[in-house]
Amino acid sequence: MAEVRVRIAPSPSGNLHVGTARTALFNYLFAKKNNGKFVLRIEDTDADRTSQEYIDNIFDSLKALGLNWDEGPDVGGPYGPYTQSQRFDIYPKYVQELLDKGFAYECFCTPEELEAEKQLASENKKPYVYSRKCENLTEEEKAKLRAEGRKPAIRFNIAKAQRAFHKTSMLTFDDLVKGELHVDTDLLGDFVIMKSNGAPTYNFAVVIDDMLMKISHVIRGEDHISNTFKQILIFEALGAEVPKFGHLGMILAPDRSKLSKRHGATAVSEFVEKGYLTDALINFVALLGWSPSDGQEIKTVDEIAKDFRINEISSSNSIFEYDKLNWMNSHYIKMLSIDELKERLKPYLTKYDLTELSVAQYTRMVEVTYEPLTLLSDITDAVAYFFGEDVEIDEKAKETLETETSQDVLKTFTEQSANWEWTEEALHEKLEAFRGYYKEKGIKPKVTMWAIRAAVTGRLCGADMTAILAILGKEKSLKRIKSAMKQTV
RNA sequence: AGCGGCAUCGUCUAGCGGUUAGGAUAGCAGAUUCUCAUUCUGUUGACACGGGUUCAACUCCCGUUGCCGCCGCCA
Repeated sequence: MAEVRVRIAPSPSGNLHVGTARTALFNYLFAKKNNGKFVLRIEDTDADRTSQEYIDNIFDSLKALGLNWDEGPDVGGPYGPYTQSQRFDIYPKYVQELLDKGFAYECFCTPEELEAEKQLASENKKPYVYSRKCENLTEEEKAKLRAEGRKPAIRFNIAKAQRAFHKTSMLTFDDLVKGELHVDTDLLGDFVIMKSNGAPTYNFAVVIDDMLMKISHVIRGEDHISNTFKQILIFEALGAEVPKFGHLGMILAPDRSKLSKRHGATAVSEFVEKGYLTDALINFVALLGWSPSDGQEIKTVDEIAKDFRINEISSSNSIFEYDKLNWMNSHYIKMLSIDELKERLKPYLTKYDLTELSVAQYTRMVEVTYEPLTLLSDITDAVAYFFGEDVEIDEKAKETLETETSQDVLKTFTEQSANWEWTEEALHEKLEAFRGYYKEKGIKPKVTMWAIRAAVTGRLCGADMTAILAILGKEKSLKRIKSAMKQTV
């Protein structure tokens, strides 16, 4: 069997989309599973919409997700270049071949004429198919049109190609994930393969590139199914081997529409900025359409690759819901070591002066705050009270501090704690006794601690109170408590 | 409009003619904890509809409905 070669071919007209990331993942998995090669090709034939910034984003995102490519624009490979705009000189040869074989023809129709055809079709509620009025132009007519200054586009002659290789107008292929797919090619219009400006169109460039790069399996979104029929015909017209195709269901937003900006993040880099771990993101996205045979959903890409069978991918669309992604992200955060956490949390702590804490204090702070995080960025708010001299007191904490009980607790606390040893271990015991003292007076431990918590952190919920006091130190803790007492008197 | 695809708990899915229709997540309830959360335990919840085929259909076939996609000198 020939070598398995798959590719991901993003168009750099935006940052790497999660949908593209999933397509890339399935290609990568398929390559891994079959000891094949994973190729990255940048499809930038439309110069107006592409930018270097997007290309960099695509590279960075793919790398961050761990989807490393064997051949691509940066690493090269035997079938380069891997950037379509650098391949413009190789397409005309194949256009000419099609022209010579009679599978393509020049079309001199103006945009206005084409627009009129479309208009007419929609008025008659008929599907638009190109009229093919340029198919049989004589040399004389062409010369006349050329003399008028008209530059022809090249169209592919579908009927001719179909007739040359198939008995009827029905074209069929066996999709790797969806099974047999067919279409009546008579319903397809002769599409442009080379624009009048000499640039190849997507449908043509893809075929030439896939052919030259010896791509064996094309795995992509199901929005390409109708293109597939056109592309198969070009492969056949060129006498090239037709690759196998596999079409994945789409990823939809919760409202079942296409996942777009208004639903929140769409680019991998946006998810990362929000505090999602790429390991969690890729794991989550793998579960959209694929499911593990052992029921164990938390898996690395390499583990998934071992268990991956393309024909077992679900052929339906799936909805991108944050619930499970969030759960998975918090799960991945918990799997991180404290040392890793300390580093990865730093970007979200820039608004604080980290030098206020010693290394030991910082470590302990991370230890007592990371567990409930859903996003790495949640740390920003979660540790607010560890920094600065004073704290902002929120509404509920304020209410709590205003009670007589709270004021009494704080008063007693300042008196008793004056000679306490201020280590976490010691504080743990002292506080337990302190709670016990109030419990005998009929005050719930919860309420006792709320007073202290409200005074020291300005909130009613947060990390382990003993640890907070220890990290903050005696001086700062008591200062905050005293100020809470003054404010409310 | 036409053509193509898809259809199991809210969501992601397992199931491949005979199952108490399983898991995950979310939800709910309880336990643990100084609080919120975490963690643990329990629990609600689904085969879109109508015809066939068959001793037997979630599973196979047809139709209906719904949803998605495609019909560019965009990719």
